Amino acid sequence: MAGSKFVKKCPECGGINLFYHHEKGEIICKDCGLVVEDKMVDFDQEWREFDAEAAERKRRTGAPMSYTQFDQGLGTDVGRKADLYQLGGKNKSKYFRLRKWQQRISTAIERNLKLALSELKRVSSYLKLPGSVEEEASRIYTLAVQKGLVRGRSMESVVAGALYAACRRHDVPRTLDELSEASSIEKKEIGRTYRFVTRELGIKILPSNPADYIARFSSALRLSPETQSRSVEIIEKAQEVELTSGRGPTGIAAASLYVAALINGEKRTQREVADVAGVTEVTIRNRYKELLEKLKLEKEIKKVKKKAL
DNA sequence: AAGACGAAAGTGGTTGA
DNA sequence: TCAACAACTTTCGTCTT
Repeated sequence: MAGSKFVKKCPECGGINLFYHHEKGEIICKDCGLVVEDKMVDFDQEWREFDAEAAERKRRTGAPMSYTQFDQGLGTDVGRKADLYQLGGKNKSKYFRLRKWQQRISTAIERNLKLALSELKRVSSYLKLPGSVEEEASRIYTLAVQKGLVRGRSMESVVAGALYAACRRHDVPRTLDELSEASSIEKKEIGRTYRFVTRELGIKILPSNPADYIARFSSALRLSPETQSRSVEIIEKAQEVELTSGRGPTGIAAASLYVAALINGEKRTQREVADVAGVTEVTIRNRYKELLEKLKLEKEIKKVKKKAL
């Protein structure tokens, strides 16, 4: 049954010039070069589970073994050619049998997972993410594959989404911009898949705390530890006055860092802070204005100004 | 001349009828 | 499903240092 059905259109470019590559076991679109689908992975079901009945059916059936077996990307390979020299005739045929098996089992899913996890590793090390986050992200990605959530979107974007989610869960947030730069996937796309994947997998993620960004931003701006802790204080105060809910955490982090730097006489321009935080000057100004109004920081700033004279 | 400020119009996502 | 809405951005002109 697997492979009995071919997709008719390339989901990427809509082209119909699809052909089946036997050795690779992949369907490839001649128009855009996209690997469209593997013959072993044919759900003729919508990837979204709109309807609960369909979802039930799918779940009861359970995922094929091959989905779960290869999760860590560490599956053992039956040896390569070099090993052959040491094998006698009997063993040789055994070797070929095993290899054939392996090739059967090695659907593109496994290949995909291996590829995906190595991509994940690459991005994660580029961003210097801790191992725990990387692991979490791998887990999320694997789950996503098992649920068939990758269908219709690129592997890379799902990897990026999984990483973003993992970062959030471990309170080491990276901005979408950073993820975007590391993975060369558009910000929008990452956000989309991130939302989709977390929703489908029922992963709950708390809104990230602006204070979690401070350390990174402040070191990027070469600000003193005093300024850093001052800005965390400001954020805490702001949270008490409910200035933070509904606002983008990066904007708040940026503004508080800007104010803190101002007060501690380490002034940075709005542009500098804005660039580091990945927001615009306008956003900083808005948050900044609110901070001054609600937290009566004017005095402190005036003090600094007097000193400067 | 550079930085800060703010108004106005546009974007993408959420929410509620 | 669609329109209103909030947050944020882009762009641009003006004021301040």
